[in-house]
Amino acid sequence: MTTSKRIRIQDIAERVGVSTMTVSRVLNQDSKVSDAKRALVMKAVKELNYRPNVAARRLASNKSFFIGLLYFDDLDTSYLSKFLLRGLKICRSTGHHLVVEEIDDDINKALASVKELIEVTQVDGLILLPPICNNEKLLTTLQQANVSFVRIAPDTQLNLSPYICMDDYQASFEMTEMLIKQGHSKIGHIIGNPNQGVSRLRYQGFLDALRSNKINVPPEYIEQGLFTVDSGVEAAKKMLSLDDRPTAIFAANDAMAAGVLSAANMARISVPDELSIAGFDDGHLAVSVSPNLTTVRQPIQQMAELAIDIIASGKFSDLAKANAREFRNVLDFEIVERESTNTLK
Amino acid sequence: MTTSKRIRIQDIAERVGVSTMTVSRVLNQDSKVSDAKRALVMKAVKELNYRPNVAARRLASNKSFFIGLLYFDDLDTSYLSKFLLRGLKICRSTGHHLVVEEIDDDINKALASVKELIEVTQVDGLILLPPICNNEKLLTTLQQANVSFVRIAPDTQLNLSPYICMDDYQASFEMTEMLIKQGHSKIGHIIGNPNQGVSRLRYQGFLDALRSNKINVPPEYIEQGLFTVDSGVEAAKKMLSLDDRPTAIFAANDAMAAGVLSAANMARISVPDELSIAGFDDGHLAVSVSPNLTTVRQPIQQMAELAIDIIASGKFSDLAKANAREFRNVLDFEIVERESTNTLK
DNA sequence: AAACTTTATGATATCGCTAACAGTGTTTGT
DNA sequence: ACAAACACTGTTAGCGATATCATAAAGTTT
Repeated sequence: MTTSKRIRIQDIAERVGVSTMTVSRVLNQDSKVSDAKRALVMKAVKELNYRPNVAARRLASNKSFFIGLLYFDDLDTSYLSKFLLRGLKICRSTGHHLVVEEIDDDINKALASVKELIEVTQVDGLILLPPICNNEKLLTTLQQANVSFVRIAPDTQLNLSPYICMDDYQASFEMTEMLIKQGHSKIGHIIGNPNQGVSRLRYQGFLDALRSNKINVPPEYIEQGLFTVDSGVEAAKKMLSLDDRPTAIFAANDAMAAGVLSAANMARISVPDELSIAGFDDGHLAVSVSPNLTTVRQPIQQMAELAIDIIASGKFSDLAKANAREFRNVLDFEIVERESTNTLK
Repeated sequence: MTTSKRIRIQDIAERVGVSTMTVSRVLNQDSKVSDAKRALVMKAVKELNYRPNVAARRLASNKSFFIGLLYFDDLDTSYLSKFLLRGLKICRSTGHHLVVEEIDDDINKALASVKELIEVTQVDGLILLPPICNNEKLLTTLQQANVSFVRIAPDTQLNLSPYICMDDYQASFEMTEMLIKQGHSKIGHIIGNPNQGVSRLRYQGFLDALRSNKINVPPEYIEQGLFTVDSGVEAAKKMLSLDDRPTAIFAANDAMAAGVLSAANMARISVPDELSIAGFDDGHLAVSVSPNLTTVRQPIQQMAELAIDIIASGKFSDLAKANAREFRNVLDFEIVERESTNTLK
């Protein structure tokens, strides 16, 4: 093995002929370095392929370089793992580390473990995935503990912290319009779990798209689901047994859409010929059922990147800043047309 | 915030009345400490709720406390995320960190990035998930680089390194016997991706179970798949259109089993009444389709724990030891009966 | 032009831990 | 009985970075 001694900040300093502090300043974006020296240092850094020693940096700076990621068991595995994998990658490049913690059902246990996490690892910041990013007790605790946090797709108290989300309402609106353009006018909707705000947004987008196209929705075309496959099956069974059943069903997530598909199969209704189905999320599931689901792609990876960047860059430290416009990030979505929807014949 | 100063090794030393080295020795399982002092130190450690400062430890000891996890894109997300989540948890308790790296299709790029990973992060060891744990070039490179690694479910060169796996052959055998006990004798099998060794093992277990029960398998009941949903659909279509079609199909993983389910639905064959379906893996998918899949549960979490423990404990450093029996771990599986299989009527 | 800022740099002291060596006693070997 | 081996404990010196303070040079004010 080529035991090529690891390059230290000192090696660079010697090569360039400055002190280690100057190098450190350059590396930490500290502005008080002359352009000439900064350039020299940067050049040497590249030439020697210098990588900071995270441990030393952490020890000296008394920052932890840890980022906590809190999620709730409930969350779709594919959502989580996408977020996680991208997050881990980004972290590596910034020298941070992800500390992932599952949040307990029991809020008191959860609070205790989060407090423990904060004390023990001294995280620089936390990322809260939905739906726990809306838990009031948790949010209060974090504020009291004076920890920075970024929330993903929150639906309450939007100026409590920086957040990242996509426009669920608009996505739902556009998906519905797409179905309408395909000739559907009898469109059903399965609402998501009512204790997640996105369910309401998606429902509203659906309704408004129909209204703006002057299409009426009979109440039987709306069912309440729970974001689970089973709830999708149940809802679809009811809708599909109607005398005048819908020609398209838009479920508020992929799991329920998969449920609709199962129900359709059981009822011997062919998809997409007799029934179009649309989902929301574009997780693994969307391409694991056949026909593959038409769905809305959430920009999860991008969310992960942004979330980590916000914390890693230390851009916000005091809460005043945290409310600044730049920390309200609404990302673009994408409608992915696959095989489960089709023009109405 | 209670800014309770973090406890240092020195605080303990002072309280007990020994030097910091003695405390350090106790904490690092170094044997040369008298039982009396060891007990005192341990007591203080508990009372003060001491947690070592990982950064300092890393800096001083020149170990990285990093563990690399290499995976190939191909891998089922749910497999990966289960492994990852448990791995991250275990790591936290040992003070290690996971550095996760996706391996490129192009083996040369992959080797380059692995080398980079090793140099940059100075990992204490690597964990190789299937199928890349069988890649010869990669293995050779790692050996040359003199890095410790543990392989998960490898199927070649078994005494090259410690490994962890389950008995795929036996699991497949038992699953098949279960179907036979349910009264099935016309059982089809969809073989997994031929370039993963487990496919062969599962196929063999299937064949041997039938043979030991004196049941004949017509060649039309065996199809080659690729571990993908689509390949499952294709294989099932063929099998289900036979004049004398099987009453049960055992697919070598859940994705293909989900494919079989889709095909059955398309062909209006009811599951499990007219067709029983069994899968393998027990990932997220198994409970996302309906009916839920009967399948084999892989002890993924346990694999993760063990893998990390082996590396974290530094139990093996030279390759001689690495071949010892204790590093060949075959874990138990579990057959999970759900709704997709039923007694033949 | 004296007095005061501001800006760019360096010297030095840590951060919390462990490696390496240097003692103590205490046991063992011959 | 005296050297050699062993078991236990402490001392000292870093690991590689940053914080903090000090200093020199340049720019501003009055």
